Parts: sequence; C-alpha cells; structure tokens
Amino acid sequence: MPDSTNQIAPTNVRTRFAPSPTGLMHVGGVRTALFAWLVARQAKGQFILRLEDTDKKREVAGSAEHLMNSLKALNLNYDEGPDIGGPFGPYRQSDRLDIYRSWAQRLIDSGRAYADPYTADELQDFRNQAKADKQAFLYRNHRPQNPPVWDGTTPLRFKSDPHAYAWHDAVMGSLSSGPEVIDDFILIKSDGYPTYNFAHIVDDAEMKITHVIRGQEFIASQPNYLNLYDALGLTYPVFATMPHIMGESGTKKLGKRDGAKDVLDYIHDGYIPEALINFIASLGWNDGTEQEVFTINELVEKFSLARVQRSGARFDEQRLLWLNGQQIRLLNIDDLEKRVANFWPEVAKSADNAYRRRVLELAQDRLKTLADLPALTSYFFSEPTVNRELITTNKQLAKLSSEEVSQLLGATADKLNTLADWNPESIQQALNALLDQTGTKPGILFSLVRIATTWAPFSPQLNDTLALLGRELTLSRLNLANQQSLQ
RNA sequence: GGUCUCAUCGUCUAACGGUUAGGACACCAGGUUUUCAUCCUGGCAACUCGGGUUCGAUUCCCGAUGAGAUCACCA
Repeated sequence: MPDSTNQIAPTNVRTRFAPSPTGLMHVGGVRTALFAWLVARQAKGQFILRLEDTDKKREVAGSAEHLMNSLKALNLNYDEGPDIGGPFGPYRQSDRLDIYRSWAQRLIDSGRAYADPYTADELQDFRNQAKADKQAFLYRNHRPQNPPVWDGTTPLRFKSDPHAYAWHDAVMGSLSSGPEVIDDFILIKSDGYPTYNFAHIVDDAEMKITHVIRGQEFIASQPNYLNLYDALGLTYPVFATMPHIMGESGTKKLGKRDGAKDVLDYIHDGYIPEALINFIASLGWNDGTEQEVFTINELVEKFSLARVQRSGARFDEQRLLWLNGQQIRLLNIDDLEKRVANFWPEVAKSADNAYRRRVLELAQDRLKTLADLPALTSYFFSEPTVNRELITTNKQLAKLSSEEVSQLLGATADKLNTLADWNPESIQQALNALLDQTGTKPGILFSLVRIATTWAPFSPQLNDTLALLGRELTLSRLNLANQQSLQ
C-alpha cells in the first residue's frame, strides 16, 4: 500500500482559507480559517484567501464581501487575496478558468481525462441499477469504450486509477481507504466551470500551498484527491482535517439552520475578536496545560495541529461569554476606549472625555460584552429612573420599613455632606463609620446606598462609584430617594 | 445501506499502562467588616458496554453500541 512518502516537509509555509461565497461566515468556517492562519503565522509564512466561486447557481450576492469583512473583523489578516492581489493571482476561481483548462488539457493529453458521453437520465439509470443490486454506484464501471473528443459542452471526467491509499493527516493521524471509493469524478462541468475537486488541487499547486486545512466533510473524497495528485505528478501538501463544530443540540454540524449567528453578529453584540478567537481555538484545541485564557500571540506561539481534537465539539455560548469578560479585562484602557466607541449610551456621547474614560475604567471589571456598557454606566451621565422595586424585591432591603429606609438615606446624606475631601478613601471611611453609628449591616446599608444613587441592578464598587459621581449628584440622588421612600 | 472517522463530568477538555481521573464553563454554597454579573474559596459531577493482552487497563487489541461525515455537473 503506498504511503504518503512523497509528502515533503515544507520550507516556506503557505496556508489558505478557501470558502465559497454561498452564505455568511459562521463559527465553523472561522475555525478553519483561524487554524490555517495560526499555522501560517507561527511559521512566519503566508496566509491566503481564495474564493471558490465555481458554482454560480449557489452563489449569494454580498457573501464574498461578508467573508472578507469577517476575517478583517477578527484580525485574521491575509497576505494574498481577491481584494489585495498577490504573486499567484487571481484569487477568485471564476477568474482562473484558463488555468483549469490548461491543466485539464494535460490530463486529456496523458489519457487521464475524457468526455462524459451520458445524459443525466442515463446516469440516473446506472445509479438506480446499482441501488437495486445493493451495490455502491461507481461511474468507472460504465467508463465508455470510445469517448467522444471533449468539446467543452459535456462534463470532463477524471480517468481514475483505483487503488488503496494510506496517508497521514496532521489532525486525524493515520487514515486509509480501499480502491472502492475511488471513481471517475468530474473535473470540469458542462458550464465550463471546474469542480471543487479539480480546481482546489490545481490552485493549491499553482499557489504553492503547503498545508491543506479543511473540514471533515472532505475526508471521504481524500482518496480521489490523492489519485488526482498522482495523475498530475504533484507532491502532496500536509493535510489537516478539522472536526465539525456542532450546534447546541450536539447532534448536527453547526449551520445557519441551527440559528448559528455569523461572526459579525457577535462583533455587533459586543464580543471582541480576542474572545471569539480564544473561544474558537479552544473549541477542539488546548496546549496540554491548564491555561484557558490565551492572547492571540500566545495562540500563535503555542498552537499545533497535532493537538487538535479529533471529535466534534459543541458550541457553548456561555463559555464564550465568560471568555469575553476575561478578554475585556485584559485590554488596556486606551484600547478599550477605542473599542467601546459605538457602545456608549446616547446620554454619554456628549459627556466630557476624561470623565467618560474614568467611568470606563470602573466599568471594565464588570463588562461581559461591550454591549453591557449602557446598563452599567448610564447613571453616570443622566439621572436614573427611580425604580423602587429594586428595594422592595431586594432580599436584604425588603425587610426595612419605609421609615427605616428614609432614616438610613438621610443619615448617609448628612454624613457624606460633612466630608472635607471627596474621594474613594474618605467615602469608604464615612460609610464604615455610619455602620457603627446606625448599627446597620454592610449588606443593608451599602445595598441601599448603591441602589439609591444608581438605580441599576449592578454597578462597580460603591465608594469608587460615589467618588466619580461627585458630591453634588450623590447627595441630590440620596435626597430624592429619601423623599420618594416616604411616599 | 456502503465507506471513513470519533467516543472522559451537562458542556469544552487533561491523562499518552499504575493518579483520590486534573482543569475550565455552567450550577450550588460560602467569603471579600461594600452591593452586583467582577474577584477568592469550597461543593456537585465523567472514563459507553463486552471480551481479550498485561501483575495491572480510561489508556493497547477485537467486537458491540452510539455519534458524526460522505456517497452531486455543491463546495
């Protein structure tokens, strides 16, 4: 059994992401792109984007742009691609028809390709017959004796040379198959466009791709590809097969039908690229340590195809949310400030920059997504709506009578009013003193003060919040809450 | 149905013949003389089953079961 001994150790690593523009980019596609990108960046090689738009019927307008925007939004920058060109272009398969034609001609000349003489109906009859005989359908069993000269109006088929293959896959390990899976597949369709099966091999060779990283759906076709590599006298690239990412139900390959959001949706919802990438990378990969949170650079440094999981993994949105919070906390404040530009609540847009920045510093620890910003900060910029349910449904505060609430708020206002300095330390001291003075538990007093000054379900540390809010606003809100508590 | 692949807590995973089977998310309970969705501590929770090989199997082999992929003029 031939092994993949003609597989070479690549010197200049070149990987590609080769999607077909037939829909939105979702996490499954992102992972394939990410891993190819990581392999290229780790080896200081090139990452190439190639659009496989050979099926004009299924093509969706705008999806090529969406694909490119998604990669850019995730900072998976490519070195060569349809919009930026490169030394091996064009990078759109529909612009490369002449190239496929000339490679096809080589196969015709060497007797390894022939015109398909059958009609669709005839072909269907062969299939039906095979099914009736309980046998797998193989086109090569019907290979015509004297095929007509190929004139480009009928499909061009590969004349296969079936035999068993064993090959190595960087993720899956040793793989093998028998000759029965190898068949005379179509190289060029009757519309003149090449099939994926043909075009990707031609392009990978022309573009000097060293690592073919793709989804599990291609593993069954791999022996056919090997047969074509052999017929073309090509050396094999490194193959790496990624298992699928499953939807939440865990039973199906993740797709649009599972309500899978595309990447740009996640970005719009306040997820940051670092989190998305960390999450997707760790969905089926780990470095063998107990590290969970990785920076992009750490990923580039530590990634290895050999450690990619061989079985499919489910998409767990809660883990992504957690990771997003972790990654947000890792950002320095200048960086965070740029990223939240479009997430500020309306009332914050006209606020003083320095003040807004200090609000952001406080909020950073609590953000799980950037979209949480308004809920977490709007009371810094405008008077919050009083919502007494926050008090009456609070399990600590519910026990207090309205008189007690009023007394506590009044005492707090009086105490804070006497402060000479208005800063987090002095405020904390004052509040602590107030605990002794009123004989109140921290959980009650601080909850009450927090709610009365923010009317938000959650907020940053109390003393920091009040310090930033300022004496005037703090006191006016305490007084307002006090009045309302007695109504 | 044929072919290929996979199989550890609910989920993502570590382990590469000997471990109280580790970590993380989620969940639960405490803590941080300051609330909370941050942070800290603790708890719950897994080797699909049956045969081998071995002094010893989650780990190696075989089988069963389950799951996924694929059998297009789609990629």
